[in-house]
Amino acid sequence: MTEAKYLKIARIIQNRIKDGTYQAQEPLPDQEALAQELGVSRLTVKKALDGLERKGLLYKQSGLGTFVLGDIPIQTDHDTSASVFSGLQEEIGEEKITSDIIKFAIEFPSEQVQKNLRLKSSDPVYEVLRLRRLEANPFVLEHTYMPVKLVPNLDETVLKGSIYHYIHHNLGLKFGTAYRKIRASKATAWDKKYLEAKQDDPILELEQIIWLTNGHPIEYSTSRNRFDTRNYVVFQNKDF
Amino acid sequence: MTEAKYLKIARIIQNRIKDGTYQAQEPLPDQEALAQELGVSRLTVKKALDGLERKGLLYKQSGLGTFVLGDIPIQTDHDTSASVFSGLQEEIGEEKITSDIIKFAIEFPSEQVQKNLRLKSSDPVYEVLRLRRLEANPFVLEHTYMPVKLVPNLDETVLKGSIYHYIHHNLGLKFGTAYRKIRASKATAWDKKYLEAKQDDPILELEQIIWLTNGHPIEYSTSRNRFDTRNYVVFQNKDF
DNA sequence: GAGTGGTCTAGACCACTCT
DNA sequence: GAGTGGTCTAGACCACTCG
Repeated sequence: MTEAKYLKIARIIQNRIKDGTYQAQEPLPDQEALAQELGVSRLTVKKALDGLERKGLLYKQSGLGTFVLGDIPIQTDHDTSASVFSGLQEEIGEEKITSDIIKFAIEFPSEQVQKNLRLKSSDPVYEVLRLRRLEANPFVLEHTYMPVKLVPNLDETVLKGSIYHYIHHNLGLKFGTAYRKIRASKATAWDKKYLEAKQDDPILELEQIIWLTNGHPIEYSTSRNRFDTRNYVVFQNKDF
Repeated sequence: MTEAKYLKIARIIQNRIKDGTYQAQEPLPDQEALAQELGVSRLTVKKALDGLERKGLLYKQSGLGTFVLGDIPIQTDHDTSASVFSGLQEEIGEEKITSDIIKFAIEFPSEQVQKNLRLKSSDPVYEVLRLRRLEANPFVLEHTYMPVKLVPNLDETVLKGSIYHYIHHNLGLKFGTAYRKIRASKATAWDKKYLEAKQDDPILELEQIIWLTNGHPIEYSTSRNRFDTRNYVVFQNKDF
């Protein structure tokens, strides 16, 4: 499987934005010129630009041109994209993340879990509660349910590292879709115990369902962070 | 300006999903068949399906077909999409939303606001603090900065209603891009006063910059909700 | 092998913006 | 009018999944 041309083109253009070949607020060469230079059709260039536009690197104005958006002032390294699949280890770095396994069980699913993972009451699920540490400090409390039939042979070795990595590289499955709900909530007893939250520390909670590319729900989980350790970021561009 | 064909096709397909013509987990007709039936090229059908896929209505599997994702169990009417531009009135209903104007001033921007709105220190900005009520109950405290030069003649009449509506329909400007940061935080004196938050009620905060389609930043704002009145939702599908 | 979606092309025409 | 991006077509070939 060779990489699609439009992805290559997108990477080239992205690099040119990063290295300053194309400056913020300045127009790129027009699509036809890029197509000629890069030896592809104009549509392929447009497809690359469409993707970069959705990612927030540039914007287009019909009749005018394509422009580099430039730096986003409120963006920081600290920001977690709310629309990315990579696990914590991939996102922050394998070395920095460790996991305490608080609970690891196989059970029959509750009605809520049945509904969220589209399971029968007789389909077993894993229940995993992990405290994930960032450079040894408590960071996020993850409570995860996964269907056993989709994730065979889960064990403590996997849980100590990255479930995400196991699912992708060992099982060869791909995440396709996610629905995530973000809210603030009060600290529970668990939050106080594991996240070292104080009584009145707000918690930032993310509840999500993740589907594989084949449409099967593979994960229902809740992640809780102390309010002062994380935020989520959403980038929007175009509705369609 | 006539509507693009792929948008019409998308709406047709979306309606068929909604009315049950295409059932959850079931495949749609293949792209060629849809193209024939609807009298467009296959690429136009694909473009429509791509959009519906990004919106989370369906998923495609190369070699297999296009399938309806079906209901999302954790989704509720209450959910606010974190990737939508419409103002509160458009989203929830004009009748239900009222606004108390707590502060409305024209001033020179602080350094932070200069940076976020890409302004010089001599470019005046509006500062608007509004408590927006949902059926008379305090709902969200919005603190907004906008460049005067982009939004002329803002007045209390506009602020009582929808700034969003004014910008779009009266000024003819279009929002293009938004960067939003969501976090939990502790209640401030303002939150207690206006949102009727208790001392230990968490606050769900959204900080954002919005750009017009021409690349100009038009709004820097912060919205605060009491934790029990709102959540934000992010739907993810495909990275590119 | 048959059927599906994914990519890519060349060419055409349209809509928009500025001069 | 000139230059830009947006849409659309017909046709081709590829990659993937299943029998």
